[in-house]
Amino acid sequence: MDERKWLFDLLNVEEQQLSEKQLNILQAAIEMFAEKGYAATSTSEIAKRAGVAEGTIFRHYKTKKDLLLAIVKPTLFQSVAPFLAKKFVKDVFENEYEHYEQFVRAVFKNRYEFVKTYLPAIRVLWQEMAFHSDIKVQFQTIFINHVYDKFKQIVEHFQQKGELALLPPETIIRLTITTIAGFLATRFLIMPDYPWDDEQEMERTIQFLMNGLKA
Amino acid sequence: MDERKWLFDLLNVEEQQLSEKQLNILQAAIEMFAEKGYAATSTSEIAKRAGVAEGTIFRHYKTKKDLLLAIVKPTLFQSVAPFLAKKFVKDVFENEYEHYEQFVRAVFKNRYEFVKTYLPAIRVLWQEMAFHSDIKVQFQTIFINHVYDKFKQIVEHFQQKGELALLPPETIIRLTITTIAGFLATRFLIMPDYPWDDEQEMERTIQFLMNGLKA
Amino acid sequence: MDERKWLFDLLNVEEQQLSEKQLNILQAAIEMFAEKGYAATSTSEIAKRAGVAEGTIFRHYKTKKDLLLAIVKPTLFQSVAPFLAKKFVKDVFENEYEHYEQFVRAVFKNRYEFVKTYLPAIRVLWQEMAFHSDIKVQFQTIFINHVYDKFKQIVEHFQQKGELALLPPETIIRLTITTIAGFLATRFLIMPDYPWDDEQEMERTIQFLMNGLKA
Amino acid sequence: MDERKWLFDLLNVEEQQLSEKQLNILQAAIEMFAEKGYAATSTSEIAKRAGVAEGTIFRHYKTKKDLLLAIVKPTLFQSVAPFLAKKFVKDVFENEYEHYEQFVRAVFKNRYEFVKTYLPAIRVLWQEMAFHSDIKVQFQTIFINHVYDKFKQIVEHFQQKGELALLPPETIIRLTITTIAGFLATRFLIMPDYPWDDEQEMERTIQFLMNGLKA
DNA sequence: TATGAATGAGTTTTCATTCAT
DNA sequence: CATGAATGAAAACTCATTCAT
Repeated sequence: MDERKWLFDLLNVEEQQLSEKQLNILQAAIEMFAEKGYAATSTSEIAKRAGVAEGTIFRHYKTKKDLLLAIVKPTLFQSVAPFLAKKFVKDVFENEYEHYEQFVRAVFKNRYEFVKTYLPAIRVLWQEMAFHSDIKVQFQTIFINHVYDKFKQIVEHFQQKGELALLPPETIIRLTITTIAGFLATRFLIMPDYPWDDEQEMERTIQFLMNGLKA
Repeated sequence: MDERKWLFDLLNVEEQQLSEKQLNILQAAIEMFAEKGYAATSTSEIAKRAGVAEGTIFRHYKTKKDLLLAIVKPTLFQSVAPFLAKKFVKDVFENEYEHYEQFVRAVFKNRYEFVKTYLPAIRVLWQEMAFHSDIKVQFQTIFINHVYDKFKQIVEHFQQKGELALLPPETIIRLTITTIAGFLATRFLIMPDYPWDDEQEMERTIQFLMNGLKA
Repeated sequence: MDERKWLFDLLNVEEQQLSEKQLNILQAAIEMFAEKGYAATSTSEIAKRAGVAEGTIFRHYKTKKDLLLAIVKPTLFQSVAPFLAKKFVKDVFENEYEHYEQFVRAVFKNRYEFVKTYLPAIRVLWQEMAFHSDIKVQFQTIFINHVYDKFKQIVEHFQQKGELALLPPETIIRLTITTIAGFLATRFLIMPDYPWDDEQEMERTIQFLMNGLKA
Repeated sequence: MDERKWLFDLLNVEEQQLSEKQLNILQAAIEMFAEKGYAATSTSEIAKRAGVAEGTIFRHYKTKKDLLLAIVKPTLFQSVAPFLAKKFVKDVFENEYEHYEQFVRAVFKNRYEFVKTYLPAIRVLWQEMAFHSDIKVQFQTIFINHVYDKFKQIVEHFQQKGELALLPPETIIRLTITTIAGFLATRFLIMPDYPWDDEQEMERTIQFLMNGLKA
């Protein structure tokens, strides 16, 4: 099951920890939830696509909602993964990234790969967050505790270096994320069939962002 | 039912055209679809919230999907409404808007009010577009036929005037929309409870956009 | 539906209050719960026997347990009905019943008819009381509040008249009920097929009881 | 497993004949069947409470019903055990019991201890007898073949001695059993929490019975 | 036109039983 | 012997839709 490396990476588990059937179930669920939405997907459809009996799903996940969470929680963590790394901020301060642009480039590239790799799971996370307040709350908690604070330090660091406009850090963070996420959403969700030149369009997006934010 | 003016505006109908019960049904459906999603909302719940019998819904809308479309279609049209106006491009060319910034300001303000007014219906449109390809196709068709062409003319107009960077128009359109939509999404969907100073944050957003796009 | 008078009497409702289908459901449920027990009876079986769709059951009774309670609660009240009557004790004290034997005879006859008429519903009540503590608690509450107190007054009344042994009233009550219930259980539950001469056996049972309890 | 002597006694086996796991299964099954009823208890619950794997139950008992019978059959035999003893009737006739009262006292005491010791198993027997006609038939067969005949001889013996009223022996048997069973049911099933003085109440019950039955 | 009882196909979930390890 | 993953049939329950009133 080499071509399933992405699933192990997403779930952050070793190969031995999940049986073949469990993987089939998870993959089928991710695909169908992404396509039709959680509420519109029946467990019998998932079982059929996964090639298991319906009862098998409920042996591994007590309820359908548990199955959703088994997909959504890892995806949620991976969504903000770079910021969860201990050494991340240190990298910025100790001149790993000399300019905000380098930092943005690194994040952008990293998240581009992330979205490209895990697109269906990410769709599920974003779509269902709108309907399940427990997921939304978890996301907000993680964002505030692990992303926002670090991001703010970085922004203030580059503001002091005179690289960034003296806007409130929240605004700079919002514009940065919005610009990157805007590209990724357009590229992968809204117009995935458009003949994108990813390199060039990302370059343009970064230029736009840096011009927009420079002091 | 004065406080229901928004519904008439959204649906683009006169007061007499819809009975009280129909309005109740539509409003209940918008609210519940926005909160729980179309698939997770039962017609009996809608009937209860609307204060009508279950059968009454099906007297007005042959199927549940028809009820969704009765909400989604007008919302879809209103979403791109400014660009549907005949005189819209003429306004730009005949110096109604002397600068791209004025144009952006006008669109931004207009869409801000739109989102603020029709938020639940817009949620429904965006959430369900992901699951119903027919809605997505309609949206793309309208966008390409009525928004993209006009927007492109405008962008090229201001590029020729030397106001905008010589990026591909598609890129400028994307960055403009992304920046505006990014604010509105953050403001109304992702962090509606944050203590926003809308005026100021929109001003900052416009400055960012203009700096990012200037020649 | 004349032959369904017993159901109306048991439920203590008028004919118009329950639809034909509801009656079918209740009757089918009583019969099947009595035969196979609540837990071993499926709602689909009940639906089939009642000649309705399975969904119809759940339109009238939100859960299977609700259906059980719709049977059990009225039966529980009818079980202690004589003692719930306001004038019951007065009848005894004002020489309606001159002797304890007359009182016992009246109760015995009354309960005999009751069990004979509502046997299946009574089976359900007694069988399920063992498994559903909520039902058991209700029964005990009603017994203590409405039966025990009145019964005690009556016993003490006849003890003072010198008719009854000076045992603790609880003991006399227990022996009286046990003797009557013992006959009814043997007659209707344990050996319903034995060729009983009900009149004579009840007479003997009363003689036994009076001899056993006399001062 | 000394405190499990009761189980060996009930099942009438030696310690070596049953493995630890089998005992766990039987005990768990008795407890749960008594609490929730056979039909409402799942084999997985039993396995969990017994601390064994689900499959292990089915290794020892081919079906769930077999497990029930493994509990119910020994209990059924123990229920009528005194009458199964060969020398039982002889004891009575050869003046082991000079009076019916002595006989009743012996039976009463013996069955009191029996119910006290095996209460949960007895609950299971009585509850499920109502739903499984095969169990009921077995019980009736044993009762008629082994209990009734002997009991009748004894009753007639004491009638001839002039100790007992000249009622039909069946009636005397019924009243005797009903009176004893009525006490035990009230004492252990219906009002187990009442502050019983067992000695005294049993004494009163015997006095009542003897008075009721005396010639 | 509005109602709401009735439907039956479909949903999630449970469970006794099997079987490869 | 013991295990526990897997099964599929059946359970309780839901729901969009119909139709007689």
